[in-house]
Amino acid sequence: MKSASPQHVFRALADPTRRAIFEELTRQGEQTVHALTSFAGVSQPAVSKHLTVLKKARLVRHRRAGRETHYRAQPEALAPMADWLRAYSTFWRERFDRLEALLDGMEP
Amino acid sequence: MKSASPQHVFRALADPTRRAIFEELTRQGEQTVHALTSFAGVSQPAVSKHLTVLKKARLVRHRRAGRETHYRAQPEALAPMADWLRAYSTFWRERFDRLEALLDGMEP
DNA sequence: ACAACTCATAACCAAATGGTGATGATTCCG
DNA sequence: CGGAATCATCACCATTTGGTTATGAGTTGT
Repeated sequence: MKSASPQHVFRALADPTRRAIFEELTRQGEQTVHALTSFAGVSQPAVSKHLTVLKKARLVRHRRAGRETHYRAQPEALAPMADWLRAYSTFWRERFDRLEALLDGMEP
Repeated sequence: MKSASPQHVFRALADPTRRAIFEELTRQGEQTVHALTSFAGVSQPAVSKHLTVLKKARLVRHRRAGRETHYRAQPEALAPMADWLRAYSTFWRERFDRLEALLDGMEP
């Protein structure tokens, strides 16, 4: 499961429409472009373009079925962003350090 | 410690130069605009504009000291992004659930 | 006092971005 | 078969974005 560059992921999720599409796919599961279009409130070409950007970030996969294309979220692709967060948020890191300590066998 | 909107945070961190500035402030601590300018490789006004964006996302704070302005990272402001990640990454959630479980199990 | 320094803001510009309607390739169905 | 449906791509447009240089306000050291 190769990841896209962090830049692609950060960029892709910076747009609210794109984030909404990704959230919808995460919550509701696989959706056609048609369904996503009526959900997103923008034109079908706009949705297709957003899906292309999400695809480049590997945040979604697609599956052709007849004339429909079904998209589904690929949350593992959030890993680069999660890794970045863990590295640069001391706030966040503390919680992980506690986990590490626990797992390592509670060294005094 | 009120947080900015997730949108502000996502937007602010989508730009690589801005992310680099934030990373630098996190790693090296407080820095003047001058220092950040020589680090970032863009003009001083560009740095100032980036800092304004980061400030609106509450990712940095500033402190005036004479003619210098010192900026420092405010990693707690990453919370909206971290919350979002936790909510929409099943991958991530699993690791968290394991942490929660561990902590809860050792509670008595 | 004044020259140098630090920084924010203004004015401007090219490129990227997010949107649109039009079109065409496929696919499905009556 | 032929019309309707689904979707990607094209051509285009307005706005935003990230950068620049110029400038001005405040601060410091000589």
